[in-house]
Amino acid sequence: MAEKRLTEDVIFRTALRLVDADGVEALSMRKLAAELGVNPMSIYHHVDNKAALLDGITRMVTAEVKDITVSDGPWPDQLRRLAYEFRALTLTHRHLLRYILASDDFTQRDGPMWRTLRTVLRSAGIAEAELNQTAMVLVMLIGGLLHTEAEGAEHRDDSTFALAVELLIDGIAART
Amino acid sequence: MAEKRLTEDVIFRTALRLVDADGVEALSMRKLAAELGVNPMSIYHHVDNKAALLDGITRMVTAEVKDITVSDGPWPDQLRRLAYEFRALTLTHRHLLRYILASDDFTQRDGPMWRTLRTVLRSAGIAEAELNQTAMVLVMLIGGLLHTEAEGAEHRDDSTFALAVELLIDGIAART
DNA sequence: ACCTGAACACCGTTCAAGT
DNA sequence: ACCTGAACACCGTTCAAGT
Repeated sequence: MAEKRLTEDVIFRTALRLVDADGVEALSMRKLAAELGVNPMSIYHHVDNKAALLDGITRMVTAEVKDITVSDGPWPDQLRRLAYEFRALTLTHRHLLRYILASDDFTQRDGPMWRTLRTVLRSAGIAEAELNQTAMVLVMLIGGLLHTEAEGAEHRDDSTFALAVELLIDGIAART
Repeated sequence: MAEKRLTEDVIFRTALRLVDADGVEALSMRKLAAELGVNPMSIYHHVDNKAALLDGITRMVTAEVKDITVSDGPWPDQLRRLAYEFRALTLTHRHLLRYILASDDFTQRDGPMWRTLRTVLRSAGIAEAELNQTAMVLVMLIGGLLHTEAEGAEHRDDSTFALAVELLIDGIAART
């Protein structure tokens, strides 16, 4: 299609577009090459293999989350904000959620998202010793719910998500 | 390997064993046939295709959950019981969780698991109108957490799961 | 340095032919 | 009725050869 010079950037962006549209399952190196108007093997000159390709587009997406900040205000509002921000991200890249949850940014606990989350939980009154584990639990619960939501299109429902967030906020409030 | 007559049952059981060991990704019709000591095409005489095969082994597993009952006692104990039972199931069939969560038994709301869950939530004091949605939220949250746990081997941790369950119980208690 | 065609080892699945 | 070999249309990836 585009007859420009092949770069890692255009490869990643095209791959992300294909994945967002039809899922990781439907992405093949050969289809991606066809979409780029290029020989399938040319891609290997810029990307090691398919795993590296998926890794690259996952990194592109998680980079967007890096600068999530929460405004001042009561901690439930802040937590709600984080949850809805997370959901917005997963709705535009729903087929990639599996990889996002498994990526370093989410497993490693020293990223910017974790720092903000810990700050919010601290102001909610969670004890310093339980901070990390509570943050982990919240990410796994919300991330997991979003994954189930993303997988089966039939149970994507705003009010169900809202109830989940409020239930978690109540749970946090009860533990302090 | 086994030189007996080929049946749907032995196909499903062998496939489940392979999936539990190496994951759905690693299962192929041809490998399954080799494991059965049979021509790859013989399988198609008993199973429509790979999708039907996965559907079949998922049904085998969800059938085990059908007769989950909770003994009398305080609702938090009952809810804890359900959660830990669910977790035990996913630990032995962790590669199948994606399919379990997407299966009819979990999306349809009239299965035996949903009935027990609703009973427990009713005795917790949840209003009749919110019963279905609260049950859905709990299954999605816990199922999702288990999925994240199953996917990345590194964050499988008993005390993290325990904290998640207690947090949800507190959340339910606060909403009544 | 970048691209490419042919080739290899895999897939799922169909179909005509065997017993 | 059950099984099978050959074949088709796909994969990811390697490698030698081209510009």
